[in-house]
Amino acid sequence: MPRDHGRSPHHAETEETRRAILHAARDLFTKLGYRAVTTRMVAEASGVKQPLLYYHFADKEALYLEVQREHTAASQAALERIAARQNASVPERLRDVVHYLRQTHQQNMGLLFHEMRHEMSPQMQNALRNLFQTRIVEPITAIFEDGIRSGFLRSPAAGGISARMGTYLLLSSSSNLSTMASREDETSQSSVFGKEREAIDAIVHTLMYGMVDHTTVEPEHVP
Amino acid sequence: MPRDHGRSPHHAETEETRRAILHAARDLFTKLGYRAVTTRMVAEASGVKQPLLYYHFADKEALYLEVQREHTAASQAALERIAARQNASVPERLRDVVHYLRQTHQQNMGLLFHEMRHEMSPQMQNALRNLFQTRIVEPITAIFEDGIRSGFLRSPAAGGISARMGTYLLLSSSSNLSTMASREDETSQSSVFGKEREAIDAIVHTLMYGMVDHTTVEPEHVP
DNA sequence: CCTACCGATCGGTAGG
DNA sequence: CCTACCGATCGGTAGG
Repeated sequence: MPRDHGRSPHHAETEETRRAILHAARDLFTKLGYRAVTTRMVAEASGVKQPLLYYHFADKEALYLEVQREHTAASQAALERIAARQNASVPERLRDVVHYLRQTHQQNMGLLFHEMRHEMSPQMQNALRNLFQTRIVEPITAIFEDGIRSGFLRSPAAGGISARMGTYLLLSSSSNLSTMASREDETSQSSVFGKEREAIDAIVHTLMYGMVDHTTVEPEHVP
Repeated sequence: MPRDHGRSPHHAETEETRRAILHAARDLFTKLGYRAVTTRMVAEASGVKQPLLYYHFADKEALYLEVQREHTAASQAALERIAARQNASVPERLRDVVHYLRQTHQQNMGLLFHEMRHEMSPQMQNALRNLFQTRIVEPITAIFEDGIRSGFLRSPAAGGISARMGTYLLLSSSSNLSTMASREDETSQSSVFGKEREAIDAIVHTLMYGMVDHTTVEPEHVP
């Protein structure tokens, strides 16, 4: 029986196993990153023997790519729905974007980029870059572009930053959010969930309005 | 001859070798992270055989800790000097902070935190957390506190964010800067150096004044 | 400061 | 879908 790497699921059981592997792999990869996850960890978490992974997927990179394909496809659908809500304000949509990404175990951006550059084959790098760019970055960038077009956000020509840079600032800030939130107050009694919502609101609000107190000093418009 | 792990350098040559190992290790760790650097890579880059590392350092973690001790000590000195420049404005000092961290191969924050949580022993985690907190975070936080005290920045009580959260936003934003800057314009003719300065200015400016266009719409003070 | 080497673990394959 | 196993590489040690 030749290896078809899951392209033609003849048995429903075979496809079920493939789904189990993908599900376990997704949880592990998003929590631990690419390098730290071993094929044996994925096998154990999905209840199969390790060599079976190579019946369903060509190698570890192919498994990772398939995980990312499914993950980013779901994210794209959700992010485009949020971006299209023209009745909601720009900050409201951005807050929902961050909240969605957090809910769905968004990956550590710094770790993701590092591994793309240092642990993956060139083809893999390109494939992942494209997925991330078209399915995550672009839907979010559309929200910032809305804001610039409507005059709510400063245009780059008027000393503002580009919609894409806004997206990267939002993603960078929110990707280390759990680290920040856990340090934010050591004497917390409130739930982690509540703290996280507050932190998301604070990040979006800061990105929109900045930290400067306009009630005391007039903003110095440094270009 | 007992292993003293470099605590009592009897020969000048021995100490020189130790310095070479630390220098090579620092370059590799900051570029590739803890896990991806092998003891054999450090040995080759410093011109010694791999087992010699274990004469100067107890193990890989001890070597990493010593690298971080020296690295953060130098950073602390520089950051405190910048923070103390009361004649410079808050945004000017923050810009110099980011510029300094970039110059001295600042590490990828997302990668650093991930490895602290998942690749290090508990003792190591605590040691690194303390170094990072007291030598990097606190000097930068002092600048934000200056800004809040002087009324330039909104206080947390007035709907602003804490000085520490400002620090984490600054560090998160600047730590993925090279990734952002490289995507920012694909048709660039200008030098990478110039692009990076512009990106740093844009990050600090956004953190201070936000992306909202105050000349068109009055800022909606959402708490 | 080196040669020689260890046990563990990795991604992946053979063969059924 | 499994058992059995591979070559490579890892952090670390023995012994001089």
